[in-house]
Amino acid sequence: MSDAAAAAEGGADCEGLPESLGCDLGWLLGQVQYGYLAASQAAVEGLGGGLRALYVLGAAVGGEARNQIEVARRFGIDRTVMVRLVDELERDGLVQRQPDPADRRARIITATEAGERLYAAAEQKRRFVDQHVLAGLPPAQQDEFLRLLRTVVARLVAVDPTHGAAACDAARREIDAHDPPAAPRLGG
Amino acid sequence: MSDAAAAAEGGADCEGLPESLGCDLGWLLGQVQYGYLAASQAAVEGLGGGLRALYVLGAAVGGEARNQIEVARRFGIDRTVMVRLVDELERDGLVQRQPDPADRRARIITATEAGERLYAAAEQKRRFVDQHVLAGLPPAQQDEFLRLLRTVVARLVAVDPTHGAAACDAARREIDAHDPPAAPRLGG
DNA sequence: TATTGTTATACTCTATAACTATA
DNA sequence: TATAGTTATAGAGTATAACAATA
Repeated sequence: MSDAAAAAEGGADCEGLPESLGCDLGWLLGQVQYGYLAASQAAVEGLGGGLRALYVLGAAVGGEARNQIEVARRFGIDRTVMVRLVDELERDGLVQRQPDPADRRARIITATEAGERLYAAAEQKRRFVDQHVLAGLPPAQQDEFLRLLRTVVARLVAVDPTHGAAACDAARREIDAHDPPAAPRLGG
Repeated sequence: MSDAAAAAEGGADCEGLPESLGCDLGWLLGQVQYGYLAASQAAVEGLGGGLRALYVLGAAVGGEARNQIEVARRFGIDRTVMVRLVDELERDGLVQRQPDPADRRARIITATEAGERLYAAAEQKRRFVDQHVLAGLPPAQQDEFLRLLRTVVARLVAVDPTHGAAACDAARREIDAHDPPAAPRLGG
């Protein structure tokens, strides 16, 4: 077992955290995620589709939304959900759908002026949400945390870009490699 | 803007990550969380309720499940969901419900022998999942990452133990403090 | 034949309300 | 009156299947 695994399991410094949870990676990740999402509500107020709508709007503002399915794949959104997301953004006057002359199946999503304004404002708010989430660390350690986080994510994305079955399989291989035949089964 | 916020927004080292996303704290957190959950499927195979069932089972094994609602609150599970979770664990022969003699409304949840075996095995698998998620970092940096993560979470939990509206309000206060009246509104 | 966008539908998960029994 | 546990029900969110238009 690595030092990190031992630390995650055992008795490191978990001040202020529930004893049996404070060193559980899954619980820690869940807490940060939950805290971030809860705080983000303040940044996406009035935006029907929540954070994901903001992602789509951002792609439109950046001129990177050449068709819906590309944007959907990028953010891990189901294509049928994407339709409703864009429907709502369009109904609220934040984006427009335009047929792509080069491929008449596709719809180019462009941001309206109102969409650009809302996006700029929401992004600014979101930076304060980031500060809120990271406020427990001094600035230098915030940078270090983000650097390590990016490295972790880069490796996860490299292993399984789609976060599909490959992530599960990779973990299963690691488990099987260390945990020979004796895996107890339900009802065994 | 803090250095960290600038780094999260701007041009730091995002090797191997989508350009406009690799420095987005929300996206990064989502990716780690998603990768962790996907990998965890291998560790909770055959456990109906997934990771949360493992949490509950762990409380039972540790003798910390004196009643259902206490366990539910601890893990942020709705009490009606908790009932079905314990139902399933009991049906699979992993835990038992026993009336508490001291408070006949409460049910003490105890792990069966099979439950203890399954828990031990699943926890061991879960440590390999942790290794899988953190594999992008050398051991020393894994420790550092976990240390920083714990600090971040400790602060979030201190601000809002229940991860309810308080997290949203705290972010909204920070936003309002920096972002005077000019918040553009939908349809404005 | 494959792909984009769309709709309708089914399914899963979660939250709400109401009830029983205890305190 | 309040709380632990339970059930039934409604709701949100998501995925599945089928379709039209285009490549």
